[in-house]
Amino acid sequence: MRVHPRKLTPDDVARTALRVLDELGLPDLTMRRLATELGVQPSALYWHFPDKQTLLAAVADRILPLAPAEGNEPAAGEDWAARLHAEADALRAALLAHRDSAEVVSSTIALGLGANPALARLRRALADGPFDEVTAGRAASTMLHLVLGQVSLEQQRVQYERLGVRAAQGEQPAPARPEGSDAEDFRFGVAALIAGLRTGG
Amino acid sequence: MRVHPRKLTPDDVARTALRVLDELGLPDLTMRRLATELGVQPSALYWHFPDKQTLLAAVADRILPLAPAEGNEPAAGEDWAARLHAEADALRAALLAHRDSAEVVSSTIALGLGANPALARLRRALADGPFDEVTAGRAASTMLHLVLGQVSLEQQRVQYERLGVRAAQGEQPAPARPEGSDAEDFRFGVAALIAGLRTGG
DNA sequence: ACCTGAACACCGTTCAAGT
DNA sequence: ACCTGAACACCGTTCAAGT
Repeated sequence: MRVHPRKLTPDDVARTALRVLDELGLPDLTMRRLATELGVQPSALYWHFPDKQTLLAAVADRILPLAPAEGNEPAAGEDWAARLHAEADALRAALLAHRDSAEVVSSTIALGLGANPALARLRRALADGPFDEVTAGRAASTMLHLVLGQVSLEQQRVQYERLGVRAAQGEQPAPARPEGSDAEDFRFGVAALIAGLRTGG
Repeated sequence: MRVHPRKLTPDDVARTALRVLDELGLPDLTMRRLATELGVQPSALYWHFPDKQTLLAAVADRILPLAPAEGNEPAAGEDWAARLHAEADALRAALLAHRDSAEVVSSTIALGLGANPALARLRRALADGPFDEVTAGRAASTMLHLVLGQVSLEQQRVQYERLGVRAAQGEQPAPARPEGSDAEDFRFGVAALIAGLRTGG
């Protein structure tokens, strides 16, 4: 709810959408809610974006910027495997910074919208390796699926715990996963794929 | 639209839902549409299922049965790597048999619903390998993400082409992917992951 | 037990009209 | 150019009431 709504830019809309996403989650990120938050009528949003999916693609591009996250840049001079691992870690970190981000990014990719900077960065890391273009593309795509799937599960668990124990009847309260398991699961998958790429390269 | 709607079972509902999914796609699989198809009021569905997500979980369990698909059973006596590859192929085949299936299964998994028989089958294949339980679980989960991500992309392309070229302005008409590329992409990712698991085991 | 009828509380999107 | 006002065509879900 802006107090003095001077003028709206697409950037304002996307930025506020990302804030609403963090505060309320994807199911409550509706065009009407977003409009209210911007102090504007829902129909006003359609002057800046053709539809909701395109708006979500802009949000996805904010979640995964083209440049690596601060402190997560892969050091130059490292080999492709180390760089690829660093990029995967950076991707996970960028996703974990926002609620329901994996779902937003996945659906954007599934619809073929957005710049898909994640794929571009993974491919850049692979460019140093002994792969032809087709293979590098396949490897990047495989890694992206792995990252999105893993983070998606991770974020689902958070949301699950947010709903409370809700142990109705004989339902077990929680899988009781030890601290850091998600990070270890992630590391395992990434390492396995990279090891496989190494043998195939 | 049933003509003689004797009595409705949850099975009838799920089966019809799967048919509607194939014919109209996930966006048009609404409770109202499904009710119409069954010759019943929308509210009637809520006697058989508590909500739409649970119904979709039942649909997901129909798409991925607990037993391997006919002709895709991994031969006994093969090593774990061959079995795992066979299970991955069977999973892909089962998914490709129904429209928007990857999205249905993914969302069901993301919500922690359904029996998730896919994961169980992948774990069974890994049971023959040199992995402890935790590692086998991680490997299965990684493979599942890979399969779902790849098939999701594949199904998106089909739907894309279904919408026609729609080359408005300077949009490229189609990525012009050669026949069988999707299968090769899939094979590459699966083989790479298995190779990595082999080195790590 | 199984389903109808009718409502509740929403959605995304369009479009003439205002400024 | 940018936004309002009002509508259109839907959703999922609930719940009293019927049989």
